[in-house]
Amino acid sequence: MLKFTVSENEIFIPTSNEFDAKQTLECGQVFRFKTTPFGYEVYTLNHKATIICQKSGTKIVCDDVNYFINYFDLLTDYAKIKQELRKNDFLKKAIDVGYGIRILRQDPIETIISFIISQNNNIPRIKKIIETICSEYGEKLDGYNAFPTLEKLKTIPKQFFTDIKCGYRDDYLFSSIQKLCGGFDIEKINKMPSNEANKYLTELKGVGNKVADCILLYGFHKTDVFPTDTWIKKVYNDFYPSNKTKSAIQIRNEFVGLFGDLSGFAQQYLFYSKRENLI
DNA sequence: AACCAGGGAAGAT
DNA sequence: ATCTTCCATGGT
Repeated sequence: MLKFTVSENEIFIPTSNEFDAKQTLECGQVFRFKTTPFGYEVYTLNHKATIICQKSGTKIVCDDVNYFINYFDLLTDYAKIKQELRKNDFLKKAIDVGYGIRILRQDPIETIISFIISQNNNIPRIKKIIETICSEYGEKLDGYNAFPTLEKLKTIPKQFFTDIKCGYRDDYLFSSIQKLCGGFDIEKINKMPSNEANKYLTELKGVGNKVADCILLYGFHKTDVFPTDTWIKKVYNDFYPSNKTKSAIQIRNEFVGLFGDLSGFAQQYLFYSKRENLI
């Protein structure tokens, strides 16, 4: 279990193989952060945290420590999860590479919007688009802008998304926001089994199987899903060389069958280590 | 079934 | 320096 200390405006995590800021922020699950000379600035909904990486440990300076204890999932026992996953031989190396990953508990609406933008897109552009949406429509706070509330998102014209270079996702965003404002019961997702929730999420335009899995894992902390993108496909083909190319959905289901409730964690270790070219 | 939609990073030449 | 590929979904 991760050890950390808390004061009024700071969480201090002594150096540990259960937490690493870089690995956690750069494993593809989150876009609203930037690097600084000392670490990172992280923005989520209407909160901001300054991450200071030191030899002795990581400082998370913020206005609401409880919010970020939850956000960084500090109360979950990752040592236990990793121990269980290590039983799979081909996960060992990936866990050695991404040992300090945590799965962030992000806001559902922010996650839905972010991952509709993320589809068929690259990270610098995704970050820029989300930033622009926040700076134009998010509440102005101390040195940054909040992610817009759903009520505020509803007022954004489709043309705005076109203008800020969302490409053909402009219509996906506009249409999904309208649906989220009426005719879509986001609360229902917590009560649904993941497969059912995945299907339900695809009723939103621009949300397919992969994006739905991302939303479930990052926005609802449903860990029995396995977002399967091009990097995961590469990992799969490395492990199981074959002349048969399997579809993303086949690979996804195979991995979920293998890792069960720990699928989401396994996906993060594999994705990160492959992206870093260390597997 | 196959292809295109808009955009820009990243790899290839 | 310029060309090509890549990316996840929905629609034709």
